[in-house]
Amino acid sequence: MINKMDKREFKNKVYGELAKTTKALANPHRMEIIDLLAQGSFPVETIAQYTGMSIANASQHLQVLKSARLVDTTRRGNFIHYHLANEKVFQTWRSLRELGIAHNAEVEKLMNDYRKGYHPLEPIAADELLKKIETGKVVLLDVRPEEEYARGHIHRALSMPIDQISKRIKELSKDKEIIAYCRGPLCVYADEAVELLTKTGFSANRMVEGFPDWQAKGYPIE
Amino acid sequence: MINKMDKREFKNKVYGELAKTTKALANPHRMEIIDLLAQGSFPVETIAQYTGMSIANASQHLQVLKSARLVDTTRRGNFIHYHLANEKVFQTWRSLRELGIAHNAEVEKLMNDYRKGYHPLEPIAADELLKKIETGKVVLLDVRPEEEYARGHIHRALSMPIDQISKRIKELSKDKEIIAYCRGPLCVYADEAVELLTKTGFSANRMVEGFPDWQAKGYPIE
DNA sequence: TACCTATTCAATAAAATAATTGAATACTTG
DNA sequence: CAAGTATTCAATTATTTTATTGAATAGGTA
Repeated sequence: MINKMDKREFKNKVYGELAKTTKALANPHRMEIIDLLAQGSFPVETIAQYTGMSIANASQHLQVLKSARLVDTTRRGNFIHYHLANEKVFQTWRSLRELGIAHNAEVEKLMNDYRKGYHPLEPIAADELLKKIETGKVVLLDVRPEEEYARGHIHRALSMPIDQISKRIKELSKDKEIIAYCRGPLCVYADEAVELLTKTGFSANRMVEGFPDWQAKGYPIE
Repeated sequence: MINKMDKREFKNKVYGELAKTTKALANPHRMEIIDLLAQGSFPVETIAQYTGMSIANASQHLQVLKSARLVDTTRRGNFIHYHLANEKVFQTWRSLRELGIAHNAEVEKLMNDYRKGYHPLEPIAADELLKKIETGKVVLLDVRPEEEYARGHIHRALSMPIDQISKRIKELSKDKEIIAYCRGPLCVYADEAVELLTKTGFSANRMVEGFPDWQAKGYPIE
């Protein structure tokens, strides 16, 4: 029962602080960074390249995320690697992503239109895929960069990074349906893979979600 | 396989749209509004009063939320009532709230300091309370405005709005421990109630969460 | 220790967001 | 249909956020 803070002042401060954390998330570049960091840790240069930003700009956005404690750093040799501060950050990003997709008709339209530029199929959801795997008639293809596959991947998935598929396509059999997956629903590597595969006569489709989502659902990984 | 959109352009647009939705949330006033609307629907004037804003200002913020499709309106007689667009909005708000509390030391400190101005007890969590209820030695007190109690409340809770407690305190028995709850972890009615009750010799504490959180957990309601 | 390179900082200009006020609008109700 | 009232709009100013550039820093490596 010490000195009572004014009620309005208390609320202004609390909601103000909560808004600060949310503001750190509320930027297109920073959202793309969070989405990338859901795969693991990366140095500034990689992040800048992948998101199409200048290094200084990427660094600045990373500082914003860091001071909001959403990401953290680890030094490895000459490089500083950024990674999500913890699981809760990823959960919240998922929540915002789902909310955005559900509430913003424009997002859904963009996703559909873009995908249809590559293949006409409706992507398959993680839980459907899980059932399908049990039938044994599916091959899972992880088309992310090799290094990300190495950090963790779906149980029994084959690694075939998007920029190697055309060369290595003969390794695949046409007897089974191929399901490609990548980083997440906003990642387009899997769509590019599906286009390449169907063009070559394979029966292929993509999974909506990515590896981090699969993992978050508690489905089998390696 | 129609006209392919440029990959970078696609990403800029998608993350841009997602950020728009998030930006609609990323404001102290709007967060407080969302938190209030988690209780049900309210007209602009009530929202303005509760959040300490001018009506015009509140209306403006409500428009922002509405065009992001986070809230929706229903007309009742002369009044336009605002309510959350759906469950997902509340889920996302919870996610952001938890993230903020966990990552922003300032928020936790504010909450602790404020609470200690009223009573020294650590509030009890919903799941602990659920267990305690089974022992039968607890009385639950809903200290929100009567109308909100009427819309829905915890199973067997008594309604005693904060501004009536001092008059009606004799209705309560000192044989049982009293647990007060209100709108949520950032709502302070329950703290005020606990202060009043302990001063009068009752054994009382607050629940951390509020009714909407209790409901979201699937615990028994009426 | 000195160099090298990844990363951050600082300063500026441009763009977006917020609060405030008073006027305008759009319903309902009588 | 008229009147009254809840709500929204519009315009202005203040504040915050963002991109860009080049310089500074800091840590590892030789």
